Amino acid sequence: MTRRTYGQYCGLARGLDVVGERWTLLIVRELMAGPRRYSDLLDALDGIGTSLLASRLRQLEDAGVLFKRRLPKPSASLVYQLGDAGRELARALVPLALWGVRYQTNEERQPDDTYRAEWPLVFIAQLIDRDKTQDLDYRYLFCIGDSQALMQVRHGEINIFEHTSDPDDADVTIVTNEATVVDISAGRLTITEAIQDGRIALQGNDVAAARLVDMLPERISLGSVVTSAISE
Amino acid sequence: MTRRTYGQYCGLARGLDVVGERWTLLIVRELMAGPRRYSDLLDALDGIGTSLLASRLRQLEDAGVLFKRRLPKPSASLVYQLGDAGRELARALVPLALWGVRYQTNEERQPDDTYRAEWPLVFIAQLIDRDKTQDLDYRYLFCIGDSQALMQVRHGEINIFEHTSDPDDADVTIVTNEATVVDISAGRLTITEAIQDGRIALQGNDVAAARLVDMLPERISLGSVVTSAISE
DNA sequence: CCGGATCCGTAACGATACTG
DNA sequence: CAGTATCGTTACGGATCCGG
Repeated sequence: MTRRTYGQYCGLARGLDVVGERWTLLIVRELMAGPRRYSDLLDALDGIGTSLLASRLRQLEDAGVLFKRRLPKPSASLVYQLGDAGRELARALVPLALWGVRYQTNEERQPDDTYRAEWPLVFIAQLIDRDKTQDLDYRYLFCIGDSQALMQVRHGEINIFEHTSDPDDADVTIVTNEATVVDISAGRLTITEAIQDGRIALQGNDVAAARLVDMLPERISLGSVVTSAISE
Repeated sequence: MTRRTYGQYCGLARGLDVVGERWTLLIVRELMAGPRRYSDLLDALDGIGTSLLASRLRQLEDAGVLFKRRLPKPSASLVYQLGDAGRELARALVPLALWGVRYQTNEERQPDDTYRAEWPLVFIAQLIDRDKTQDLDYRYLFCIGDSQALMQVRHGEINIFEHTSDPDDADVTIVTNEATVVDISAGRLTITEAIQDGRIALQGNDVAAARLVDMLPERISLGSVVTSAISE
């Protein structure tokens, strides 16, 4: 009857009571890209049951992680959006996602694994220096293997869209592949190196492209993201 | 029969495939304090089934998060210990644990919730500046409410023990309560303020006590732990 | 006593069907 | 589009048992 909890007065245990069940953190990951509808989530999270998604969304709303909102007039659709607690959780998830990158080797990649360019992008977007994006308004189209996603950087706000409808009004197109993104996320490769090696190709507005490289950290790694690193 | 995975080529999803199941991260938390025996874990993780613990330990060993080791002669007991991947995971868990602290309010604390001084200490220990502990060899006894734990800081290595057997050979005794630790972990209170307000009492070697305050961050908060904070 | 394995009832999840 | 209802399957929890 009652929800299963660990019954421990501990920050980690309490956090896991809230977001530790199956699918919950992946729902949060989806919302890190921006507000999403119920059917968007159902589509992105292949294998989740529709009733389980509804149940998880209710739990997350009760916990104050997200809230439900109706979009302004023309669309008027119902979307789920991260609140303050949800955005803080998003930041806390970056180290965990970077840790998990170690298990993203090509060998253990199953042939039927799904891939979306939005997935690495939402974590990389968390690493963008917001101070450098206050005066910007650019749209970056990322083509990672077969998947595309559009990252819109506007006045310090970042949204990521699945690239479907809109025409090619992106300022810069970034063409690369999954393995390169994994190598960069694992800290084995810098963005500059990847560009020099031709593993990333940039096309379009040169100024916008330069700003993109500038707003991202030179090298990504767990050690650089979480402070107070253990020396040894 | 095959293990349930998300089937997504994403760092977070892959990470959760490895450590996302029930109890797994709490096992890792226990090992953050130092090597532990099977029965120690069973005792600390109230409610876990004995077969589930064995299964989780096998999964974590297969994933390279921990390894099994037999202690040197006199004791000769079998212990589980974090490996490199496990220690990196430990660092990645700190932000998540600090996020979860927001749900540690006194109102929602159930009367039968268990508490162990080791739980907050393992995360706080991760925030200790290792550069400042290289030349140290001190033992700190933390009394948090009814629970005690001993933190041994030796040449940059930190181990945390349940305070049971050994006599009071601690260099410093720190007396405080659960609420104070939560307030500090949530960033609502600095350690200095807590000492001044009498919410933390320090007894023993004054030099060792001063070094303890010095090796800890002045204020703890998610924002200070994860870099590239979103400004707004 | 330590480190599990086995068994079984219950809770959680997954897939499909159905509804306002 | 945004869910609820139902039902078979898997995972978990508690107890018992077993070998070193």
